[in-house]
Amino acid sequence: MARAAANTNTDASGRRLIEPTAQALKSAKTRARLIEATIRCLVKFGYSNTTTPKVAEEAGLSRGAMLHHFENGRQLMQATLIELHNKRLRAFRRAVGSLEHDARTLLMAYWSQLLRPNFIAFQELAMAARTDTQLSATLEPVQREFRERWHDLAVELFPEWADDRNAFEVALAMTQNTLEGMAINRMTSNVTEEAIALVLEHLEKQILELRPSPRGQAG
Amino acid sequence: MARAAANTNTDASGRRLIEPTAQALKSAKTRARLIEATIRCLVKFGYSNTTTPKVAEEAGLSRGAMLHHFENGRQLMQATLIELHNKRLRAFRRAVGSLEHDARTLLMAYWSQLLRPNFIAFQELAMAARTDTQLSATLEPVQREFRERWHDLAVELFPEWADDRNAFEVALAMTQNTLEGMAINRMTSNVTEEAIALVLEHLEKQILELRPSPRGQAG
DNA sequence: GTAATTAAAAGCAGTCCTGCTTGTTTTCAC
DNA sequence: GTGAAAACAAGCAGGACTGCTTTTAATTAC
Repeated sequence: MARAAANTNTDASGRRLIEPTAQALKSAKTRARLIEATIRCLVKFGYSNTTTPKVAEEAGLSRGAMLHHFENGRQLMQATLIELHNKRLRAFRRAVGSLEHDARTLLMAYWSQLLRPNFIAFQELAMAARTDTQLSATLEPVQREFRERWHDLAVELFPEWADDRNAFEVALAMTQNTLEGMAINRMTSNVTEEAIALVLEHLEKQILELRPSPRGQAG
Repeated sequence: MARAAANTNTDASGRRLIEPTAQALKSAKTRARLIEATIRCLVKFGYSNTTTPKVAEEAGLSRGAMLHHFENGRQLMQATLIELHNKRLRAFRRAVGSLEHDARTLLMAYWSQLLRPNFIAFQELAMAARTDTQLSATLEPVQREFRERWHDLAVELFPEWADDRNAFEVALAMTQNTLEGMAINRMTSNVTEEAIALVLEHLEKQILELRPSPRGQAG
């Protein structure tokens, strides 16, 4: 399945040692198209109504082509989960790397990620994983890695916080749980933008208060 | 469907004016059994794997009996959603009515509700409602009413807060979003009990700080 | 150029779910 | 007690999804 997209033959002639092979490129592209189609289906129809024929149609491919790339629906979902995870990590790095390193910016960077369709798709899969051993086995390391990266990122941005470990952990946990809870509530019920703004504002204030000594970059 | 469980005949003899009719009682009992079975299925299998045959089996009834009480699977889910809502309201009243009226108690009362299986079932339905117009139409007034009751309850317990409307709204929104977010994270990923305790503790502190003048019952 | 490998399409069988319809038992009204 | 209605049981047809197998087309290697 995780086939290396390269041609490792003919090391004697040395002409095409690691050749991406037009076919391998095409294959990877089709794979990506299927995963993107799965994400769109998860957002549009929800997990329970996302079926392999729908995904194939959304991708503009035959069901046979799909089964060529993913042996079954489960593998497609697992690959989609991994891809969503990677997207999330990339988006984070991108958002944080190019901005001011204050609490407000980090908070808004996190929040803006939760407004994207990708988060909806991720949440659909996360909920499904609760009662699906296979999906759960894929989700678990993903969640763990994200938590670690999120932790590392915060340490990187606010190194002076490493001292007060307790306050640091509280700030991280509060932020993650509150923002994600609000994002989920927002997509399952009607939450006013006003209420969201109030919570974001208050959350920022709390983070600032939890910081040991805001020297220099207090929002 | 919502048949009145009473016999309003024979007002002359006056013997059985409002008789619950053994059949009506039996019917209501079977209905309740089906709804309870649905909740258990939602917890065990998740929404996408909860099917009408499974519910019927879980309830120990034939599929025909089930279709006699609920014309189709959708009606069963809608009725289950309403019932979960009522359970939640009842549990709240019960928990709050008999306890101390301080921030910690209210917080823990809310949190303990989120640990129950009923919340899992509710969340499964709420997620499904995102892409299901029918379920969404049922969920919307339910969410609205809960928000109102939760608001009223808080006003009742902390009347002095009615003055500082802004702080009040922030405290309510923070509490609801953080607790529910943590509950969902807890069921879809591995959240340590330690992290939960930290957040609960901090949340309580914040609520106390948001109160205008904590006269008497500061935790 | 030819054989082999891979991508993609399409058809097929099996399974399960849904909603309906028919049949049986119990309960209620007179 | 008798007829009507409700509760319950069970079978049936249609549809959809899943996974597999067979075919066709394209690409690569020799």
